[in-house]
Amino acid sequence: MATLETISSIDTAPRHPIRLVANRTGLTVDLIRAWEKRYHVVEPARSDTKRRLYSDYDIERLRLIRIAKQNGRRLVDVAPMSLEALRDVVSEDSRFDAAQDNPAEVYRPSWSNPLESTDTQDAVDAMLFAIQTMDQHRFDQLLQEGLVKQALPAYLETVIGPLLRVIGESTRLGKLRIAHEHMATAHLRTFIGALRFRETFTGSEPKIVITTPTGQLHELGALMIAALVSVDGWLPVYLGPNTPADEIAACAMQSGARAVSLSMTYPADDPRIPTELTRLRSQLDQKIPLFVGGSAAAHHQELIGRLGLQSPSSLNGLRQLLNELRDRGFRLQSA
Amino acid sequence: MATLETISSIDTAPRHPIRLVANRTGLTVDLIRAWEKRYHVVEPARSDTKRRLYSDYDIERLRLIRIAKQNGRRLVDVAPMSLEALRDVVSEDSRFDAAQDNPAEVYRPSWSNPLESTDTQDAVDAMLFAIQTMDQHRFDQLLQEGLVKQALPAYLETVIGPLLRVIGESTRLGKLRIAHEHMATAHLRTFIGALRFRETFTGSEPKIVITTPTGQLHELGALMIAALVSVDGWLPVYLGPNTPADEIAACAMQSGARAVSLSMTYPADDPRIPTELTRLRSQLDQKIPLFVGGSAAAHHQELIGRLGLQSPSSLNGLRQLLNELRDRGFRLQSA
DNA sequence: TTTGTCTGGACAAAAGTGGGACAACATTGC
DNA sequence: GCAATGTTGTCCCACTTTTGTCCAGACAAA
Repeated sequence: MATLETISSIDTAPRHPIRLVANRTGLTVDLIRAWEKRYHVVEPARSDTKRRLYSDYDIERLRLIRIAKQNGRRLVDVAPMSLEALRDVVSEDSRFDAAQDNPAEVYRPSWSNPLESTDTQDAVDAMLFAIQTMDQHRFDQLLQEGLVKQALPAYLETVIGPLLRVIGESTRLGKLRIAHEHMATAHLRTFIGALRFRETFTGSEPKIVITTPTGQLHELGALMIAALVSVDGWLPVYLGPNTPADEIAACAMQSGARAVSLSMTYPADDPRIPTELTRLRSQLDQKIPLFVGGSAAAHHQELIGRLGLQSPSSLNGLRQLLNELRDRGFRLQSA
Repeated sequence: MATLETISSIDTAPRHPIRLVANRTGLTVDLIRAWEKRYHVVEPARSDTKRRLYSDYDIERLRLIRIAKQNGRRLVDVAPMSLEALRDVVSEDSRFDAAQDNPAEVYRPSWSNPLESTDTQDAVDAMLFAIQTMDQHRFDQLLQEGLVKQALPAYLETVIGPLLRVIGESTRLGKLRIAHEHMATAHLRTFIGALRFRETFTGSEPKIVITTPTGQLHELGALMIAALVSVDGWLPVYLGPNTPADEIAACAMQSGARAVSLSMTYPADDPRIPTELTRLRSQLDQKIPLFVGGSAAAHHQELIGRLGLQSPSSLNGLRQLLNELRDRGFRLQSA
């Protein structure tokens, strides 16, 4: 599957006629020429008979400029930008549009190993392809298949995590449309959400409250944790994203939870994070450990240390800590 | 990637056109100018042709002021405030008035009959009790049980719809904590999301794109529709909430959808709604009908009429329209 | 021959600007 | 409780700038 390579390097060899460029970018032929005439948006090479010949690089530029325009940028401003600058601008815009209110945005799971065997790499590629072609059925099929091949924790770590990262990255680079990303995210929300119901619960499992703090709208990380811990004999009390500290504490108290886990990804430097974490730690019984994970956790090392929070660096690390806690709990209970 | 640094210290370099500011803040262009004219809320720099150029700092100010207004502050009061003062005010407000910060806010599914037999009333009550006691397991049990007793469309209309309404209402009145509502919403998201996979698809079903427009963050209504139409032999292409018009159109085109359905609930008067609907209608093939539902649809009657959109008043109405459309399609295909 | 592309220019639509009007609603003073 | 007043979102106008589309005539490709 070529997708992953084409993401990294873009061919600068000129070969595409203007018509094809128009088709691919969604611009009209006239418009492409007008932009060139007025702002030198792209300066394509020419054939020996003066026909314009565009490279993949040019096409990518035009595509990005079109998106930038949709985001409210003026042509005059974006026209002279380099490809890199354009990418930054576009991703910044779509992120901020979303930052205030788009739950289904670029998601970057931090706690998942970078190492990816070719096997799982293939699986991720195949899923990405299904997403690109809007083949929901195929996507679901692949997700289910993978679940058969591996145990849930390994699956989450080696396939779902990397998949989320690739989707986020591809969207940022413009390789996936927002529509594709939305579809994939919505589908994954359903899929991961259902995972924890594969386990049967006796009612005697220790409970763990799982959510994301105020301002953190991406719930897939938290949802993955809910699925993960249910495998290890915990009963997740899942609250969805964006829960205020007070509410988390109240919920932990009412449900008699033994632990609380928060997932934080974006925005990493939300000023509310320190406030919320401090508040939550102080309202929560000292015996209840508070786990913090997700890429944004790295930005708050000092705070995490000071408040005495636990911040495992991988899903596996979290599992181990929880297993210890659970067993310790059993000893205490039976003693 | 420069983004992470630039986020923390807000850039005061002026560069953004007013249109982009409107996109990012959710305010209308007119309103931004009006605020400037009257209260000097922001005083953007100007280009050499007198166009306004806003800095990140300005945008952040406007964003905060918008939130402060939502919280009930008066423009006159917040307009002269510094960024820091604004932040304080906003976080202060959101602490007290928790409903504000909460995306899973008062949800009022419009298309569902107000009539509730005592039977279904009991079911809803039982579920509400499970939510109040944070008994997720029981809640899930009740949801599943109900599904056995009734056909899916009836179940959605008589139980799930009313349940959503009651949850929203109870939260607003303070009878349910936000934590309860979050838990219930997250659970329902998983439950309803999984419903459409109860059907088996042959791949020959006509497709329908289902989502909510930009600014509309509540997806449960849309998700219900996805489940509903899959019963009637449609293949839902579900995009999650908050999808821009362009993306919806692109998706409809790529997937070859025969219809598009949007769900709108809150906020009902988002200024982006008319723009997005108009845009979508014009980008979409005229042969593809565009269905609009949800409580917010009532606020846009005139627009809906003018654009020739379909706005069934109940889930059943939608079903009928879709059935007609599907059958008509079959005749055309076989003819 | 027919279709598509090229250049250069003309034209029109869209979007931005300042100013003001107005209706809906909330607040205040009596 | 009611009228006066203040607040605020939206819309309209006349005008400028920016941007998209169209045309004509020449040439190239299929």
